[in-house]
Amino acid sequence: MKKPTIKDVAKLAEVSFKTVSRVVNNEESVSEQVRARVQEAIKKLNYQPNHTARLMRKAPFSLAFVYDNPNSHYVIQMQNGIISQCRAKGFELVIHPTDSKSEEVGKELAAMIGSKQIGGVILTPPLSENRELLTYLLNHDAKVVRILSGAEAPDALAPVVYVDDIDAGEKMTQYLLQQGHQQIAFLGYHPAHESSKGRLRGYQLAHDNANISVDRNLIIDGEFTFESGMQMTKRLLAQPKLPTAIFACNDEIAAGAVFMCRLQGYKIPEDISIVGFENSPFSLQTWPPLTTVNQPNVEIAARAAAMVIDMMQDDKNHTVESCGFQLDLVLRDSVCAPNNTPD
Amino acid sequence: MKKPTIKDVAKLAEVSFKTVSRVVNNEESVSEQVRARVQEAIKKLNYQPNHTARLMRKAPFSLAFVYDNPNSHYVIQMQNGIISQCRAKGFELVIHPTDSKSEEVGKELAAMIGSKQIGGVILTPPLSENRELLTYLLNHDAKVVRILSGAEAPDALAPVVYVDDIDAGEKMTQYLLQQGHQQIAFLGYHPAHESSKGRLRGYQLAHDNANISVDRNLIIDGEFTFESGMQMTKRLLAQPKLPTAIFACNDEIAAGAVFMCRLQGYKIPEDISIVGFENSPFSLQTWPPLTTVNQPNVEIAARAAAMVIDMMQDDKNHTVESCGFQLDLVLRDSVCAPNNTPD
DNA sequence: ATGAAAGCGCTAACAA
DNA sequence: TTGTTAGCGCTTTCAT
Repeated sequence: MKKPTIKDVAKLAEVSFKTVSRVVNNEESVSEQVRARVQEAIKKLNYQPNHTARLMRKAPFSLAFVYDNPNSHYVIQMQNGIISQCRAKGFELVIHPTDSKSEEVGKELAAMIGSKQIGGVILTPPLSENRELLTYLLNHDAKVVRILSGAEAPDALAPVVYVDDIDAGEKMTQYLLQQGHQQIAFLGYHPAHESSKGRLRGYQLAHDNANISVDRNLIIDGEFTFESGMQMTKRLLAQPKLPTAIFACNDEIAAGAVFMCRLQGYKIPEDISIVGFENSPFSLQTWPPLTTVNQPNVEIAARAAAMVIDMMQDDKNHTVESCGFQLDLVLRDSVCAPNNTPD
Repeated sequence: MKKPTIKDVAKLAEVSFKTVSRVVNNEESVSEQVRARVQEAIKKLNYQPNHTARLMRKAPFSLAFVYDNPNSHYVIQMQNGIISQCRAKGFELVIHPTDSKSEEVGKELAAMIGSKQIGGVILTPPLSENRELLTYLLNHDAKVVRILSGAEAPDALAPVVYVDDIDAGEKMTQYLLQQGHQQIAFLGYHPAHESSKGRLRGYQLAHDNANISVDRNLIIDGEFTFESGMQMTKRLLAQPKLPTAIFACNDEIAAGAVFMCRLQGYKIPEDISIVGFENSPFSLQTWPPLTTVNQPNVEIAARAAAMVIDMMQDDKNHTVESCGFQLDLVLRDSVCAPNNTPD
């Protein structure tokens, strides 16, 4: 048997199909009697409005999550945050992993938005850092919300959800300093990774505030991976001056650092304190569990989703405000006061 | 300026809009001349067919990936596999995480399929194991492909992609046996986890084939997590008879096992060999890197996606064949021959 | 409060 | 090879 349409319902309820439409859309102007009758018919036929047909007349009902990030956990958390909003508001989520380095990203996204009637787009780093891409999308009438690392929105072109890595980096470093550490290594700086820049910036600020100079040799460049964490740590430990603490740019690096330190016979945290960043599962899959920074990705994504949906529903370009997230420390067992007297 | 429609193109190219439709759909019956003219107009206006309007007349163009699995890496890999097929064939992917234990899953999914005009559904465990859910969806005219653990398709209700955990478990155990291990612990059996059953089954088979009896105390129940891996190993090591090898049901458990063993002073693999399952990033984020079983999730998912798409495109219920995957061992450094003479 | 008519952008069926 | 006419299932006028 065929899927029932609005007309089948109308026939059964003995009203015009327009009235059924009104009931479905919760419009005021229907008498309680008729409404009840129609709803009964709907239930009886198990009628479900055809989403597609609706789309043709109304605003789009889906938004896209565009990303280029190898971190599964991050992507999943984002997805979940966005979906929570979509579900609540009846939207559909289309996911669109892409290659941020391709010349064609803009075209590709514009095509997707255009042909698939996608109402809004959420961009995460590094795509969200691409100014050119943004203006391109904006010129193609896309509603865009960016998730970005920073202490504030970089521009007013489109709303952004910014995550304050600087402040978080500062807080974490301050915490380490307060514990008595003076030789704090920084692992995982990467010029192409905005958030690593922010975290390093905070690291510097904390040192400045405490009037402690930073030893450049303690800042090691690398990737956001366990592997890289191990290697950076190896390099670090080979240097003459050992750090008493390590600030890793994310939990994977930190896990690698823990590993390498233990491999070389150092006790964590007695010999070296280690902290991560992100509060990902990795921070708990090592011993001792890592002190880290909580990055509420689900919330952040939900916020961004709520914003795009807002923009989509509002016809007028009633501007949606950018908003920011401050991050909190999660204190666990990978930090203690330094044992060694500084040499 | 408004989005151009098929009519705008028609006007510009000075043909009927039906002709434009023909060109867009690559139909034969259009002269080269006209076709060229139309294509030019399309380019000029940057016309993009309205996906929504098309959907109303043609078959649905999206499929849903339905899952209930906390393993980010697994989900992402699945997603990527499915997307690769979607992209290639112009389909849209809607992701739908859900609660497999809810009474309403069936209804929820049926509603999604019905109202959102979704053409096909890919189900992963444990949802794919729910026979009731399957028949419910089938009764609601959904095209379904299941991904399942097993040596063959359990039924012919709908095609399945089965992953042979039994065979893989057997191969891995056989490998351990060949290395000289006789006391092999099995970590992470869970009655609700079909694949753990299969792996244990393979473990048994290998022992049977080698005429070695399994010590029941070496089989420890638990979850597929690092945490649980640590705890199971703790329990295991507290027993009088120590194993010379550990077969962990997945890489996270194995990583936890490695950790706990080292914590208690055992060397890996010299004192205890440890193997995992899945070839996830976890298998490389431990030292030594884990010998494991490669589970080609991306491929598996792509296969499933290709199958649903096939079913969606074929009007006739030309039956799509189920298909299976055999898994291969990945030999790394967490295994060696046992040092200790058996006591 | 209800309904009839028009039409969203497209494709299918049927001409010409 | 091309164009015309319906009509998908719904919402939006505009009547009544």
